[in-house]
Amino acid sequence: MTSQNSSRKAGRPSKPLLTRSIIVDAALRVIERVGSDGFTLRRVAKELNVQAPALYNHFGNKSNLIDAMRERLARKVDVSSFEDNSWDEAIFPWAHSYRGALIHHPETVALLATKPVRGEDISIGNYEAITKSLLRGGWPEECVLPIIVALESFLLGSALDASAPDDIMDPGWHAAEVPVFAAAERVHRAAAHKDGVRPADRAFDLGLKSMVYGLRKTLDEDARS
Amino acid sequence: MTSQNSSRKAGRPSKPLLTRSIIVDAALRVIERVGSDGFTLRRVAKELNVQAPALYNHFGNKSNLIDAMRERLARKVDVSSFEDNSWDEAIFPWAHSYRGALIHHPETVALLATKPVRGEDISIGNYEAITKSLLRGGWPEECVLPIIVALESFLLGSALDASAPDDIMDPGWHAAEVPVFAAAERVHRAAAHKDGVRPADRAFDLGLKSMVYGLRKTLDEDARS
DNA sequence: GATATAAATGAACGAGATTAATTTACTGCC
DNA sequence: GGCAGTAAATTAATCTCGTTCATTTATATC
Repeated sequence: MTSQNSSRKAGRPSKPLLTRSIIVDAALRVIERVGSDGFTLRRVAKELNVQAPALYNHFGNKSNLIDAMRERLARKVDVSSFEDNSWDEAIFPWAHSYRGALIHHPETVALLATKPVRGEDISIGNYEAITKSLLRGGWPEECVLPIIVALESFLLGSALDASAPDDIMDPGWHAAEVPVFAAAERVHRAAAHKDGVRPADRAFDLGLKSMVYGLRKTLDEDARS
Repeated sequence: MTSQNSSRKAGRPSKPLLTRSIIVDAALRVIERVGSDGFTLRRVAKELNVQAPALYNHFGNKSNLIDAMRERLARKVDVSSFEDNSWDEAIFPWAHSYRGALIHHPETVALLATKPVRGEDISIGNYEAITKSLLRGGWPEECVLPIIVALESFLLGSALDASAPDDIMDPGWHAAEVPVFAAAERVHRAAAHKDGVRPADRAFDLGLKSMVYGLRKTLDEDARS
């Protein structure tokens, strides 16, 4: 608590208090703390000991700020694995880094995931490396985009799932009506707990592994025909 | 325009104007028309020729209304295929019905998809049928939940993707920087157009097929070990 | 050193969710 | 049949949010 409490006179300060980067940092801290519902410009401003309109000197509106937050996270996604590995091996590190970038700030997912991580930002650059790797691996050109989109769909959905509470699938008082499912749910949660991971993680690993297996088989079929 | 313009005196009407069901219908109409950003209680009220606070006689708050909308959509998901088919065949009709329920109101996805389709609603009943089918197919109990969650993650992510514009992956003016990707994107969009389907649909079909292939292989491996 | 510009504050607007108070009508009970 | 209680609407009001406008002060440029 070294920061003085709000009060500052009007007028330009000697040294600027804000930059786009400083604001994005604070915004990510705030949304992580209060969740996507309570994410307001006034709160971001308060985090910075500043009044809300000051943010408008650096971002046109709230949506632009969110875009910058999304871009910040997208920058953490690491596609370097596609450069030294075959596509099916490279997917795993990339996917974990992709999901990890979102999960590191669980509450952001709801806010950020509803718009794809694209546009002006870095991530288009990433697609080039992935595309080349897939082509090298023998995929026909018209399959590249569907694969990327399908994988991203799974990653986004998984990030959403991971931001939900661990017991989201618990049937609760309806357990008696769905006994078989309720038992399976309990086993699953217990197994995850024993492994020291979150239930969502097990689902992610299984889904990702299966998807890559399946893609490999799809590729083999295409090659034979 | 057979509806009279707003004005009505205060006081309980002879016949109730609203029910939960009527409100949910109107809400779905509104969000489809104006999108998830402009989705306000005032607009839903206007759609019903009613004042906004009237809605509070039927729903505790906006979030409860959204829950009811989500439940309405969840009711459209059809799990009957799991009763007469093997799990790997049943997935396809179910998945299409799941995604279709969301896509039918594209604009709802962003609002509804950020929370999983669970809780009080019907869908827990659906899980019982799916669980039984997977167990019948030879899956160990602790795999059932990860499979369901992984599939739902993919479906949710795909629905989000499908609600985005068709050219979302178009690198635009950055095309020169990512030539290989840009070419693949063009081929993909053209191929979809020739088939008369949306690009997102091709990604969905490929991803779903691969996932099922991969699950089958995972199951075979488990069985052998 | 005057002038334009940048970066903050402070006040204010319109719209949103929500609540409280009020009005009117239906329902059950004697 | 009258009366109390409750249900379902309106109206008025509160609080918060995003955003704009005017104002203040400091910096940068010529």
